Amino acid sequence: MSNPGKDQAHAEGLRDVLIAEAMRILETDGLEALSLRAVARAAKVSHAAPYRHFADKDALLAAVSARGFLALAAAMEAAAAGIDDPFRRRSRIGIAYVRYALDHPARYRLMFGPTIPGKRRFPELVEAGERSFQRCRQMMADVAGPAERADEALIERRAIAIWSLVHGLASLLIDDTVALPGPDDLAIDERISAVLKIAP
Amino acid sequence: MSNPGKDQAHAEGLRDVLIAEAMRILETDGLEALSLRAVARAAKVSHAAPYRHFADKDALLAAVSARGFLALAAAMEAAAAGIDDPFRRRSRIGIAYVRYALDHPARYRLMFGPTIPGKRRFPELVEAGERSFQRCRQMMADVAGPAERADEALIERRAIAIWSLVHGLASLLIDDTVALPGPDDLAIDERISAVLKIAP
DNA sequence: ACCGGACGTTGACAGTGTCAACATAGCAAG
DNA sequence: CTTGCTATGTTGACACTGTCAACGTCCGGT
Repeated sequence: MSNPGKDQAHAEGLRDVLIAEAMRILETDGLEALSLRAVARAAKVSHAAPYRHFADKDALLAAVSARGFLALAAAMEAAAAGIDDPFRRRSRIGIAYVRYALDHPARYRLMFGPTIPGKRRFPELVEAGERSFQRCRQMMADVAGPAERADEALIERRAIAIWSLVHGLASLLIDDTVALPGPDDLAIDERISAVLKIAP
Repeated sequence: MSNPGKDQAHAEGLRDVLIAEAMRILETDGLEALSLRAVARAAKVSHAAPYRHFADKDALLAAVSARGFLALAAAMEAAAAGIDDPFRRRSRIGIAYVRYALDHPARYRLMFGPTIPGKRRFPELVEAGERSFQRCRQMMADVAGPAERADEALIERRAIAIWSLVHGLASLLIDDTVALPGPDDLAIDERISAVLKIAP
């Protein structure tokens, strides 16, 4: 020991440092700036050091993506907290979802885009994604009538539909394919809501 | 002339050959195999030849993407042809849209994904995308009542909503984030329809 | 005391996007 | 016909990337 110059890298587990630096680069400079070597430089280790902790570049990206899904689930949960009416809750969650994408566009693109091929290979990522989707299913079950609630296939289809809607909107917005309509002085949440509430 | 060995490159305008080869590579080997040099090799020209016709790799990709949008608009148009009932037409168009994505996943990913940054820089691409969206607006105007039809903002929001739904579903499906529910022996179109018709 | 394994570094390799310098062919002007 | 310009294509280089093999180094268990 007695080596204080070893940076935080060795102190706090290089693996977590790499993930953290990758997320920082993602927020600051976007997806195209996120190279393995850039991450290594940011963590002040050599360019091949990440290979002791990740098999692949894809493995690192998958870890980042998984954290993104956990944060997304948390944001949805936070938006739902304290709201009793299930319809209001659904609305809040949808808005929070789109806002999350708008607030972290590069991260969201990584999570859903084609950057990581064969996402299925990474169990951590699959599980984190499943958690978000589970919250979505729950939300749709809550707004369903007591009779419908038993029909699992119906709830599943509705969950997919609402997720498609919300993900599609987020995706079109951050990839600059459409612009959010409505007067600029209106709060973003209101404008998101105006689009979402059309398909109930 | 009298030089028959010059391949089709010089004969039919290298620019179009490059775009065609790029689309072929995209269909066959996917997005990650689509490099500028691979396209040049496929067209049997040197690795820097594309720069006489495209400023950038992004410019080539934008041209490919634009063709993709035109083909998408054509597919939607074909699906609508001969259907008189506007609701049935909307349903057919939605199914055709998702099918297009499933049939050409790599192309679709390029069109909507983050691969081309700042799509707004390419007017050809913007215009081609706008044409697809225009068809979508038309479709929503057709199913609207006569009173609603005048409310442009309403139609716009509805068009965005339906596009979000359909694009979100397509996107989730081809990026392997969700699986299309329903029995396997049911035709794909039916299963797509079952999800889409939930949000009318 | 020794040794094995976990961790990190160095150096290399092929592949990529991009640019500058060079070649060439075809056409316009004199 | 000669001259020269422009459009197009080629060659060679540069920096950068993901990846791997070979090499250190240091710590914990036998």
